[in-house]
Amino acid sequence: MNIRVPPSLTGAQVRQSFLDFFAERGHAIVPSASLIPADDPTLLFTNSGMVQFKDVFLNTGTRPYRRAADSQKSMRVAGKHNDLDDVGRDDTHHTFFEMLGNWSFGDYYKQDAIAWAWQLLTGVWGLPKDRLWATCFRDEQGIVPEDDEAAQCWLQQPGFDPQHLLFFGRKDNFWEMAEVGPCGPDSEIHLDRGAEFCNCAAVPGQTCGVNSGCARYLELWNLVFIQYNRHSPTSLEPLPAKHVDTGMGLERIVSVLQNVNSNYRTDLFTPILQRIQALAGHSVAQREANLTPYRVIADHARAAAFLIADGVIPGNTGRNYVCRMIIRRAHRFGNEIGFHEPFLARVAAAVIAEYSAAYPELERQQLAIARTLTDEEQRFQRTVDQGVAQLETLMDEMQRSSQAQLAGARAFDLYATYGLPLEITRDLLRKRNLRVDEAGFRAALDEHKLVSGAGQAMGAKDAGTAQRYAQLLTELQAAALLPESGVEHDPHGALETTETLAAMLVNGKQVATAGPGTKVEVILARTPFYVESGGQIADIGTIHGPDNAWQIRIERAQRPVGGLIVHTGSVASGHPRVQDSASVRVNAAQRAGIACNHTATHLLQAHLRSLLGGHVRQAGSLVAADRLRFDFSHNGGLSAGERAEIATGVQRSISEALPVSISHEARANAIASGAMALFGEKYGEIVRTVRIGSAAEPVSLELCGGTHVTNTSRLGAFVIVGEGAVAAGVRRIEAISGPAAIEYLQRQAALIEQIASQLQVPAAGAAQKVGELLASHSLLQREREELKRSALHTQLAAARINTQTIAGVPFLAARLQVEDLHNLRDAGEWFHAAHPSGVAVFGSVVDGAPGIVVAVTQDLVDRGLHAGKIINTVAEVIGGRGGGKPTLAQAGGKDATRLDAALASAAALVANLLAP
RNA sequence: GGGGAUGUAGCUCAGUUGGUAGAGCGCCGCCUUUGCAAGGCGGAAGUCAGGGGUUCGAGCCCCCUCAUCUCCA
Repeated sequence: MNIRVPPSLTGAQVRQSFLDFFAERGHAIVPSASLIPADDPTLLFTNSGMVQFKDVFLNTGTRPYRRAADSQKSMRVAGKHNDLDDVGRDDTHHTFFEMLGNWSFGDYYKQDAIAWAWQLLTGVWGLPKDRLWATCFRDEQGIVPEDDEAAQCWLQQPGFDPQHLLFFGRKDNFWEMAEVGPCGPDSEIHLDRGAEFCNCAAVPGQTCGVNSGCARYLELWNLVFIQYNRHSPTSLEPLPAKHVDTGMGLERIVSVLQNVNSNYRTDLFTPILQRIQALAGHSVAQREANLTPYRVIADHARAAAFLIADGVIPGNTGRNYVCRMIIRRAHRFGNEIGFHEPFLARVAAAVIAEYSAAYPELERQQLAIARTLTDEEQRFQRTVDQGVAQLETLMDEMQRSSQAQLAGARAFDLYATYGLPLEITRDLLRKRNLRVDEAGFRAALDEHKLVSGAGQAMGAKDAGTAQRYAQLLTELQAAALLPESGVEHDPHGALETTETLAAMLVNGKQVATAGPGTKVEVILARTPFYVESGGQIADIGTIHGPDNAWQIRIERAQRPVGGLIVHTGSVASGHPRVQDSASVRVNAAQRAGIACNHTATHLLQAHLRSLLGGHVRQAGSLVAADRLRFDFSHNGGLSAGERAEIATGVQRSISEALPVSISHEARANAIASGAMALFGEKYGEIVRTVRIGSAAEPVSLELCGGTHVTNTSRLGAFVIVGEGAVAAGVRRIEAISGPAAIEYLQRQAALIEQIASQLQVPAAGAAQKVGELLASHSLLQREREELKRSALHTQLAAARINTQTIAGVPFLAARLQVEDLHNLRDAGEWFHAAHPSGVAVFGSVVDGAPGIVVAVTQDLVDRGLHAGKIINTVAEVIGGRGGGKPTLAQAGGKDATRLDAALASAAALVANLLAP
């Protein structure tokens, strides 16, 4: 059957027509948020359209619009319905996908949402009305009211078949954000694609229908109606402002509209598949014969390109790890169809070409994408090579001992420790007619998961704390202690203001007053304190009462939830009281240092990019008053020359006294004019830009909410104090600027002066002088060693007069003067040089402790002597123990006064041992 | 956050139940050769990642830290 649709609607057109449709209905068209969730440390990736609006639903944030539509970049890699391992094996699973959505924030509700969905699907896109089904919520537990409202809306749609209205329970048709919080019923739209799409003919007794799991019935669109706030499993409270949150997977709707049976046969994917085919030099038949590798590579190359564009670098933790796994999996499947060199960058080029119109960040980051992919593929190749070498030795052993099966635990060890994927292990074994115990491998993997998972999952933040602050915010707003929009925040205005102490917390509990020494959290209706953000640390400062009656020293300012700012500090004197008038003062010196370092950070990034290339991107940053730390993506260390060039570049920008100007403009304009945006940072519609240099050709242009100096000349100096690696592909530069840098330079100069004066040379000659001293030092040391050795030789020569002959064997026991017991061993060797057959027992006292060495030549060892045994008997005399090889043994003891006695005892012992 | 592996000369790596730190490549010098490639002889080069402990004695055993690789979440 063919679903009749307007011909040749491309994927891009579907996306655009969705946005146009809702724009015509008064929706703000919002750009996709980053794949890195801005304010949600519990979430690895943005996995649906609602992530960027979560704060609106939680009532901790607002937007200048009440209805919006977007196409949201989303990633799902691990979860109930999606496993990385499934992606590419069928036609529907993806890692990266696009989610179309329209939103109402307390504006329109079910009536409009359902009517528009119906109009778009049937009117604009021409889907047949008799093939569409709708589901609504009916609580199987009979507790939450049935969603009659939505059901009635459906029945009113022109041409909607009342028989196609179905009810489902909590699993399918009730949406909850978490255990508590906003929730509500949802309504899904399903499409019956026709009997030929059925994939459960083989399942006995199967009745195909909506939610039956049959591919014939496709869920197209989910309309969520947020109308309750859940306080507990049993308590549900209606929300005053009801919201609409809808989601429709772009790949799926395009596959329907282009009437193909696979997402990979839509034009969202065909250009990528064709690129792979061209690179592989395959025919169409070869491509069709290798569908799984093609789908894996296409999906993963697309996902990786988007991830990298959003600033995710392959690594070994968190989202970085996911990025790596995706790249490596794609590369591995590439090997299967004949790619042996890095090739993903060229596949990604097709992704960039196809998607840049909708997602311009891809084009902006194309250098970074290509370079990151290729680097990671090369790294993977090295890892595999090392793992294969390990496997080769294992296989040799197996063949020597005629083993046909590699233990699962060994295969897992190769995987977990050396990163060699099971598939490669399996293939190499097969080439030698061997196999691997895959069940054993999986058992070991499960075991490993258990052991690893025992630790606390990364990034799991205490949700309870956020909840408590949200509660506090609501209370303070209700009591009119804080404005409706939350704490007013102006870190760019005056550093001193007068406020009223709105609330105070001690140990998380509200208090009316607090005494000296108490650690408190202070809340004001307005604050000039900069809140820790974008790497810039929070301000410090003071808050004090009228006539200095009390004083609180503030160490930090944080935003635990949107709308609330908490100043953390301790009471320095007096008894501050809630409702007291308060003078708020930000520490100006600290702020000035921060401003220097923040402007310096922007300059540093600009010069890094211009010297090293566009792939350099911020991967982390710390701006403090006394230093700055800048992490960025770059492979390989910086040469001394590069380091110097960057430092002089920044210094030049300082000398040029460039103006630093702040302006506010529409986000789209700012990005279009090339402003650097920080990844994972959330920006409003109007963004603040920091421009260094002229308006036409700025040295640096970044979106940034931080504090800066007004002119680069204020920095005075800039010094790189450290450079190193923080992770594979990420470098870190530590630097200082402003007064701290000048002070640093002066200290360095003073230090050099001091060194030069100690060396009694001019500063310029210090380095050469040190070189000379080092050379002469090592010469002296060598000479000293020589002297020691010759002194020892002399001692030994003198001692050798006392050499006895015991049972025909030369024997010498002597006390020598050495600085290190090791020298006694040298003496032993010299003795042997003079007596190719003989026994030497040398003793000495070093640092008050006696030590003995016994040396026996090999021929005497053959006759039954053993230096280790001799020495243990001898060492008893000095209260010690020892041991060693048959030819050489060493012992230490405690009683230095008995050393001579010990040496004297050796002769009798050896005589005894040599006696027949 | 947790599990595993690795860290020894400039590079790649050996190093036995704990007993005087090694090889290959590279480097320097000399020899051989018309020259090159190569060969011969000799030489320099080490905080055995760092710190602590056990021991008469630690590259090796134990604890901690750091770095790199890797897997799981």
